[in-house]
Amino acid sequence: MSSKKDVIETRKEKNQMLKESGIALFPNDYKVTHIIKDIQKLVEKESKDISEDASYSVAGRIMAVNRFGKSAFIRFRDRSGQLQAYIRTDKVGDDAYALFKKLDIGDFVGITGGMFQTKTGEWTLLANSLQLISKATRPLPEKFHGLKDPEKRYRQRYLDLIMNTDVRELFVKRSQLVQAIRMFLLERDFLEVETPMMQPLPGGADAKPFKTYHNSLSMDLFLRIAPELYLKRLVTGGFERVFEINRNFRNEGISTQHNPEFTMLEFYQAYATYEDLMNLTEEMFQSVARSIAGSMDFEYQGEQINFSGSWKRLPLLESLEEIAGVDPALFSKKEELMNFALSKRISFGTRASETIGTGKIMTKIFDVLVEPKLIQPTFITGYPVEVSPLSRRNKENPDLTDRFELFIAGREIANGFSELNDPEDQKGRFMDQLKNKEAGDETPHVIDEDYIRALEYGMPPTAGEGIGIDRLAMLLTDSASIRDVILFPHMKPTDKI
RNA sequence: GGGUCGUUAACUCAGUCGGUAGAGUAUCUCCCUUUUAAGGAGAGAGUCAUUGGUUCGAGCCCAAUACGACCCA
Repeated sequence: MSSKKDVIETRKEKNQMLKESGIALFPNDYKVTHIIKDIQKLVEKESKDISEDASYSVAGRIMAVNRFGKSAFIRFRDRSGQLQAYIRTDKVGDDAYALFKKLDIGDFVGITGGMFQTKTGEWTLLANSLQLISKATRPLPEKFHGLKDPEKRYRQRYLDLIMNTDVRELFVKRSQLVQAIRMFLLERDFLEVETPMMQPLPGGADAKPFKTYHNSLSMDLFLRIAPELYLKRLVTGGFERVFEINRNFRNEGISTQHNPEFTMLEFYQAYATYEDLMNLTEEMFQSVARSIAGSMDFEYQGEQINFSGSWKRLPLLESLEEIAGVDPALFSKKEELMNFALSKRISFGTRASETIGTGKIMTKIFDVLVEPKLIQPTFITGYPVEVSPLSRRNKENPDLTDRFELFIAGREIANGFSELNDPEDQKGRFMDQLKNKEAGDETPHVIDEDYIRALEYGMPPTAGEGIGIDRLAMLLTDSASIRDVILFPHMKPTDKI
């Protein structure tokens, strides 16, 4: 080969040569009879079917090659595992061996043969025949160090999945986690539904939406920030137990905890209270941890987390007193509470002093001083009405709501409450929210009148909850960054690759 | 938004005091029928992220930009 050619050029030339000699580079007629795991199971069971004379047809990607003169070992992989194969000229014939010599790591091959044990006892597929199934033009990253550069791993996730089996396993786990949650809810008579991702009015959360435009309707639409208001319409419609696992979109910062699109579980149960949901949440997390992590006890970023038993439930105000050291006498005094916050270097927006109330100040203090300390699963209960526009008021203290948030490893994982089903109260809360909206923000300054109307038809008392699936996946896979549990995390475009 | 760090061969990384670039793997040629990070002999491969500046001379010093990682708000 001549001097100044890169690997890809060399391979393209080789591909051309193969084509000209009548070898299909991308055929689609290879019939697989066994996946690698099937064969490995037979070996484990010491099945008498396992023999050198048997005939298994297995397909996979070549991951490594050790060539000798007239024979070679290769390791190849399918979705179920990795297997070694031994290719010998005297078995496959001169033509097939000549073809084999032209193959590269990364190519897909189909190998038919029986099983034998090497000197070291490794069960190995002895090729009777071998054929090219799909040619790789680009070389895979080096086998020993693999692909490490995080930017490349996220941008070219397919390579990450090929090279890093732990990444592959992580995403299998994530998939199983979603499936376990789905089963948990289905077993409890919940109905899985899908509600609009594109909404004329983005509601159900306090977040900046993405805006888009529908041409033939000539109207703005917003990618949903939450499915909440639609799911509760369904409860009104008679679906007393519903859930949805789907994407939400929030037009905010990107960090190790935030991706612009993220997966949320929301579920609603009529005739239940937020207390029922705390019990249900414990059960759900314990059942999921058992099936995914295999234990109630697992490590997250160096902290030992334990899901077993029933979890601590602590009213927000008590947590402020006990953990943040706020004098309860300040709870009703806005000025003094604000000064306490400022003394802890907690800052608020510029318009804050006019629009903010004690509820918001307390919640902010909680976020900074209490939240990071809640390592073991903890339900914080009794959130101020001011920060809970969709929650039912507490019977004894109407300034607080029947709401909880669940914290694990210093992060919010779930948010649930008894739903506000009084249309008058709801309308008033929406009006208050509207007053406090920042001027010039992109969100429409309109109340979701149809949601109020739905409540006016009567919604049964209901409790609802949202659980961040990405964060749960991070917890159960010990991942430091949300990008590690999202297959294609958002990245800025670049021409670097 | 602010700070710190990173960007050198296809991959993983070195690169001293500023003196025109180096390893392993991969690739190419050859030897090798039980290897497993196989081995042996040889060869080729670089817009040092980009742009500008300082300098006789920049991968290295300075500035800006892009992308990324981490921390902070």
